[in-house]
Amino acid sequence: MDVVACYKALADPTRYAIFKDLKQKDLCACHLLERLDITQPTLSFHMKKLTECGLVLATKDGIWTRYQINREMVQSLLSELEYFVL
Amino acid sequence: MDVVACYKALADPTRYAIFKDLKQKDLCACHLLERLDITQPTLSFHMKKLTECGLVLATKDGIWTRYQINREMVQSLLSELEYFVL
DNA sequence: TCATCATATAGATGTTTGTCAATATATAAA
DNA sequence: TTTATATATTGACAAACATCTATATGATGA
Repeated sequence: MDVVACYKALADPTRYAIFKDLKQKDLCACHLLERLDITQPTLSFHMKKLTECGLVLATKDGIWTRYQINREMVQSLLSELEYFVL
Repeated sequence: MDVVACYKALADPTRYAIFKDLKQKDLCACHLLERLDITQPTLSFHMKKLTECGLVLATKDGIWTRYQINREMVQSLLSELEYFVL
């Protein structure tokens, strides 16, 4: 687990907004795109950052890709962060 | 509280190392400098990022500045992150 | 097989970031 | 008041980043 990569992934307003959207509901790229004021390649770029660090999981479902928060990875990040308040 | 600014502050290897050093013990800039392979102005730049978002507190003590983790702010960040595993 | 739809990649570009050397500021001691 | 020490600021610069347009890839359906 690359902690710094996780923080980097969350350290952008657009990606943090995506992350919050995914908290409500798993979404495919096309639905995420509807909610954001960016182009499709830009979304693809951001989703790569979010999935590569493991905070978001992508599952191909026929023609589209469903994205969901990886709660296990969030939990790992939480544990790392909790260490600092002990 | 600016969540994205907090993540940005932790999203750099040097700053994350500083943050971990501060977890062990409050330190002044000169002592932090000894542990890192960067120049003094670069450290100053990083400490600004860490203090401006509120994750680190700086207290002037005569000639030197003591830095310490702001556990309250870390707790706020934790709460924000915990939301995603609910 | 061809057309269509969803997503990814490539290449270009302006902006932000991390770094340094040089310099400024502020405090303490001589 | 000078000198020394700790930290901050400035200006320059290369690397990384976020964004776009154009194009490629891959899956579905006609």
